[in-house]
Amino acid sequence: MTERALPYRPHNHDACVSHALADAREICRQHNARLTPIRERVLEFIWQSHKPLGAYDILAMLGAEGHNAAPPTVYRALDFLLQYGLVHRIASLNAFIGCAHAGEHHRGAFLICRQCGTVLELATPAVSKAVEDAAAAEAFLPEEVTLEVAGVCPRCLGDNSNA
Amino acid sequence: MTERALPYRPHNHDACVSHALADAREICRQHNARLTPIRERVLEFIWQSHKPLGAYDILAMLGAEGHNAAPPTVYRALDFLLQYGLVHRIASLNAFIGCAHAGEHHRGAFLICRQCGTVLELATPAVSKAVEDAAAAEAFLPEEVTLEVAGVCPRCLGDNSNA
DNA sequence: CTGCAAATGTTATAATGTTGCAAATTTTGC
DNA sequence: GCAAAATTTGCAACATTATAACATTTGCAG
Repeated sequence: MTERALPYRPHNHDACVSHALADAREICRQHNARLTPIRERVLEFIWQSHKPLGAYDILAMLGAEGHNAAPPTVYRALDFLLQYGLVHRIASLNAFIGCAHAGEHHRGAFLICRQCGTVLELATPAVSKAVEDAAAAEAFLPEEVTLEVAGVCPRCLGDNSNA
Repeated sequence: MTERALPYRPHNHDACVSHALADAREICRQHNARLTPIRERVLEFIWQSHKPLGAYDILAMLGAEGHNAAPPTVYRALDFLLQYGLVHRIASLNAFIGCAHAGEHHRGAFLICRQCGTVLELATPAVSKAVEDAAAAEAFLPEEVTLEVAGVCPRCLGDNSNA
């Protein structure tokens, strides 16, 4: 799984997408899971930007290219991608974003810019540790952590010409 | 704002509710905000257990006592209660829970039991600090933090007779 | 090629949340 | 007090997000 550029900085985004797709193919191969055309296309849509995409946005994008899909098609593809850790669901936005650390067995934390919509996924051992300690202090067994920080990204803080 | 018992342990829950209501009245008084009958009733419903309540659950409860309300009534009451920090929204459940630290200016973190549904709100300086540090490391300005941990609570871990 | 399992298509519907405007109520300025 | 203004509530319609149920197609193993 290759290292990628920060979404805030200008970067060759096509490379992001192709890395993500290559990683996804590899992960699915390892698990004997089928990255079918629909699933791959949905993943590609999600990776087209660093902004999360709603299920119905994806539905519309499929529709725009002639594939007249219904909601279950999209949700099933998303379920598959979630299952193999290829995308994350952002609960506070009801939207989905490509996983920047696919296959790495991590707890994602997300920095969500309210101005430009860009989401940065962090791998945060320190935060995870703090969360686990807090849970342990209550004798609580944590299974899934939802950690989403809404705020303003450095790019929008700096210049005011937000995308 | 008075200290309260842990939801996991048996406790006089009526006391929880009356404390919460008393605190709410005081907070509203301080802010010149009107805790109208509907708002107070909604808060009371939410505090009837330590399990989060959906907006439409509240709607049904209002209906059950003869108040034939429509969704906006409930959502407006919830918006009000959220605004003054009297309830929290659990994004991963689309549900609402009474704030255990009303008026304390905190970032809530929630331990959500998948078996019994009970939610414990933590005041977690260590976790908040870790989150803020992680955001700062990316030059990100955090404004709102959603931190929800799904898992199994100590009571459900211990005995298997979950409520 | 046949039969099974997985994936997709299709229709309908459930669950959650919002908009916009009218009516009622409360507050405020006089 | 009383009228104007602001806030709150009622109400109807609608928008968005997600799932259920069942039919059909596709991929694959034997």
